Amino acid sequence: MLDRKMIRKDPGRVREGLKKKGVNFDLDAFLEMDEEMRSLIREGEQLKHEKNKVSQDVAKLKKEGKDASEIIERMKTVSDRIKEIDEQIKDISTRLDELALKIPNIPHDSVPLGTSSEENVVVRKWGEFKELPFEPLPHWEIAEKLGILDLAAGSTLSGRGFVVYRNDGALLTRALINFMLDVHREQGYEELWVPYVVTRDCMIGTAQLPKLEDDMYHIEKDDLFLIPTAEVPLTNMNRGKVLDGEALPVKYTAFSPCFRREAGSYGQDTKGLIRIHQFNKVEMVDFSLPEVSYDELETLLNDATEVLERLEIPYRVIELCTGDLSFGASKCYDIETYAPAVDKWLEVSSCSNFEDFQARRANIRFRRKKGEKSEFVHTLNGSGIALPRLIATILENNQTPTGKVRIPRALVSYMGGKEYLEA
RNA sequence: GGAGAGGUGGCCGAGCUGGCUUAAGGCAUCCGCCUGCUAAGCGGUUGUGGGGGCUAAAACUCCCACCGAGGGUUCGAAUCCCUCCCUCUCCGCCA
Repeated sequence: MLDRKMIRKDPGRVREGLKKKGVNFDLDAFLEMDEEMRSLIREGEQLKHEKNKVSQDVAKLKKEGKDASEIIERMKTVSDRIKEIDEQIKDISTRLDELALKIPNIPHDSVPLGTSSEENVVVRKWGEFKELPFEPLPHWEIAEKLGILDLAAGSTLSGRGFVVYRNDGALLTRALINFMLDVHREQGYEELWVPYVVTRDCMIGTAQLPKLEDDMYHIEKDDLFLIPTAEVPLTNMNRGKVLDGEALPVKYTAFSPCFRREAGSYGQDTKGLIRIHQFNKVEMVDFSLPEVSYDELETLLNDATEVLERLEIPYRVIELCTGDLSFGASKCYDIETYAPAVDKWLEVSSCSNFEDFQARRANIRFRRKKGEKSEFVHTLNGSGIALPRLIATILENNQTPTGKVRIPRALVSYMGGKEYLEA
């Protein structure tokens, strides 16, 4: 959510942001409604002021045993008018709030201009993918051969897009989660274990709602949502709180499964682990002082890439252009690894700065010093790292001609000393 | 799920037979005074959101709203009525 006063004062900036993100929004209608509401507020408050004054007079008169019926009669119409105005304000304010939730965050000035992912910029590369001296198998074939993935069982249990990991596949998942959480603890994140269903307010707070409702699994009976990422519970941990400025940055990490309906992507990436409805991910969230949040974004990005480097997995970092930025983000880096058999770069992490956009929605503040005014924090988050695509990369890049898969050295101790996945 | 108790300002806690409460009192906070220093004592200060005025912007100032949330009764609601939410205690069910 953007600052209402800022929108009023500097609509040009908002308009430019909308244009950069390629979002259609009738800002003029919004501003008109806003003006209408404020004029109603002015009128209503004037009448309330009168009401308050006269009420005291009535009390005085009654106390003195005098008659106040004339004033009372007159105030009846004033009260009715107040009620009328309040109703109008409420109506217009609800509509205004709904609209305000649909205004996207403004991209940071440093973000490259562009209208689609075509114009994203590669900012960094690490390591090199060695070309395999044989025709690589796609990860789902390797996995089925090794008996570590059971796609059929997944669809029997839950339908297409759900998978079952078996044996060393399950162990590999567990190992990766433990490894990543250990890395992030070292980096100074507090590890949390969070609920996987959250309230509507949480989803609005981190800006998944209202825009992405169709993409979310919704439990109607309780109006709860399955989380699409641990970002939601982690960021909402501090919803409605005023944090101690001296304690910032506050950093959390957690593992969670992530649930996404992937509405509108039917037919894409249907095979293997690339796009599934429930996947595992370790997430990092950072509550930062506004003036250093872009430094924190770089730190967060490095905290994510460190996981890949320790696993000896080459990657590249993409800076998203304005048109490819998500609704709430001001700036965002994607981290991608390459899978040779599917011949695709796979997004395994996304690290974003939301500035105060989520903080306003979720009302997360901080105070620099006692007695000072509270300000909104900046929130950032990044995956560190999403598992299925990482597993796909490991399987496809580390496969051997004999059908085995080499386990990254850093993971061996987490795999009970095992150095290879083999049938 | 059932029964009971309760939700008041940063915290504790009165008010709850509707109008001298524009929320008492205490603690804490910050400022000042006072004592070699500290403690104690004395005086003052202290929230959030919104609208307007003055500003380059603030400071400042005026006003409105906020006693869990939402509705209702009334000229007037923390106080009366209804609905919902949450917390605590007990019971039931359950890994």
